[in-house]
Parts: sequence; C-alpha cells; structure tokens
Amino acid sequence: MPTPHYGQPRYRVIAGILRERIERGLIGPGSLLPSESTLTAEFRASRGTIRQAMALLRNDGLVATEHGRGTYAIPHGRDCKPSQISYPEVRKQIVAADATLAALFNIEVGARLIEHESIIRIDGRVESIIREYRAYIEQR
Amino acid sequence: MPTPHYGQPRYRVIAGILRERIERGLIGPGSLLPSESTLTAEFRASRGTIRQAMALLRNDGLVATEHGRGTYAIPHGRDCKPSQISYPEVRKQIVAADATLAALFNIEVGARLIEHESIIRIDGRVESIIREYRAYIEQR
DNA sequence: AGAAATTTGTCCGTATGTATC
DNA sequence: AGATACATACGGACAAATTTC
Repeated sequence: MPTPHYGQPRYRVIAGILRERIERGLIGPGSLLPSESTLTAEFRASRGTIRQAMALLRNDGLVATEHGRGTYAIPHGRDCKPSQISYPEVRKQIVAADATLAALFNIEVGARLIEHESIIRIDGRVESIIREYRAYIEQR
Repeated sequence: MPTPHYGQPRYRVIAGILRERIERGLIGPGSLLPSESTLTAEFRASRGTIRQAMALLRNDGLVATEHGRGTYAIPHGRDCKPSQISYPEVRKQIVAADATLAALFNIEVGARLIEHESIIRIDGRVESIIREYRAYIEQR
C-alpha cells in the first residue's frame, strides 16, 4: 500500500487509538500492550510508524517501556474506575470469500463478502472475537 | 552488505530453503529446527532476518515455536476436506490462529482457538454466517 | 533444589532504498 | 525539497521460559 497521508499522519492516528484504549481501561493499567510486531500486524503499519506512535504515548506519560520486556500502560491520573467489561471494538470491511465461505454462500471463491468484526475485551484482554459475514451488495 | 532489496528479500529465500528441508523430511516431523543463533551462523543473517523467515513458516503452519524451547516441524497435514457435505447449522471446532487472530488475541500464530460457527438462513438461503473465536483452554 | 546455559521474545538504535504526498 | 511511510536488514541488549548440569 502506498502512503496517502491525508489529514493526520498514521502514527498520530495509531497513537490516538491506543490512547483511547488505555484511557478507557481496555488495556491497563499495568498490563502490557501488544508487542511492536503484534501492532504492526494489527495496524498493518511498519515498525517505524508503530514506534513513532509509542513515542507519543511515552511522551504523554501514558505508557512506560522496559527494555526486553514490553510497554506498560501507566495507572493514569485520576482513576475513573473504569468498568471491567469494555465496549466491543467494531470493524467493518470487505473480504474475499475463502473456500469454506464460498461453499456456504454458494458463490465463487474470491467473491466479496462484508465482514463485521467485534472484539470483546475483559480487563483489556481479548475475550472473544465475533465475525459475521454477509453477501456484499454493490452500492451505487 | 547494506540492504538493497532487489528480487527476493533474504528472509524469503531463507524460509524457502528451510521449507524445502522440512518438506523433504530432512527435519521433521516433530523434531526441533536449529536454533536461531545457529541459523544466523549458517546463513550469515541477523537474528531478526532469521526470525522473519521463521514467521513465514509458522504462518504456513509448517512449524510451531515455543518460548525457551525452540521451533519444531509440524507433523505434515493431510486435511481431508469435508467440503461437499452439507454443514450443520451450528458447528464447533478447534482451529489454528491465523496472523490476524493471533495478533488480536496476542497468542502465537497456529495456536488453538475455539470457533463457533452459526449459519443463519432465510428461506433456505444462507443469509449470514457468524463465527465466534475464543481462546482454547487446555483441559486435563 | 538450585545455578547455569540455551533459546525464544521483545525492545533499542540505526541504516538503506523506494514511493507518495 | 521535505515529511511521511513502507520494507528490509543489521547488531546489541535485556527479559522470560525451558532445559541441562
């Protein structure tokens, strides 16, 4: 993928997402964030970009990093007693049907499907991932 | 050597060589691959590059890695594809985490997950497929 | 049971080359 | 030209799990 940076640069966007997870208690406090390589997978960003994002969070005192161990969320400011069970994160995207899905929907392998993904976390840990697939209807 | 990436990157080349050794049975199945440090010596590549190569093999389900132990070849798979048969409306099975799921759950690629699949039909037609993934908890 | 060595996991800093806005 | 971003690659260091002595 090229590098369109309309508006905010990616490292700021990523930092913002992580910041929100921390401030909402999805991650911390005290627990480890995903590793750099995991985050590169999740955000599909390069390591450099992830590290820039982390640098912002460190700078804001939201996280601390220990060499060889990882990056923690810091118990922040006033504890607003975050609820233990978090709101799911939701994502919607168009994916290509694999063999199994294609067979079920009776469509061609590679045909488009809409995938809704919800991530349910408890204490910041991913508890469950739910994906729903539907036929893709061309719009417009 | 600097880092020109003409043609194939080194980690792919290395992964290819290792893949061949595994598929030829020079290594597997079940036995440990050489350690990362051994491979850096053999291929004169940095550890990071070796680890990238290993990640490819893991992603293909050819090997699995355990912290502090090593990486071993996986007993080669014969997947009897059930494709033809009509699926039950609800299904539960254990699946291997792909890269995306592994990143979200913060587990190893290839680690076990429980997948619940439900098929929603309207007038006999598949309307929607819902899959839920959870961590697999070893019982013994 | 305990210490040391091995091995993987993670982070740090840096560097080069390419491509896009 | 400069900032952003990607992919690749190196070498070093500390942390944590496992194995060996």
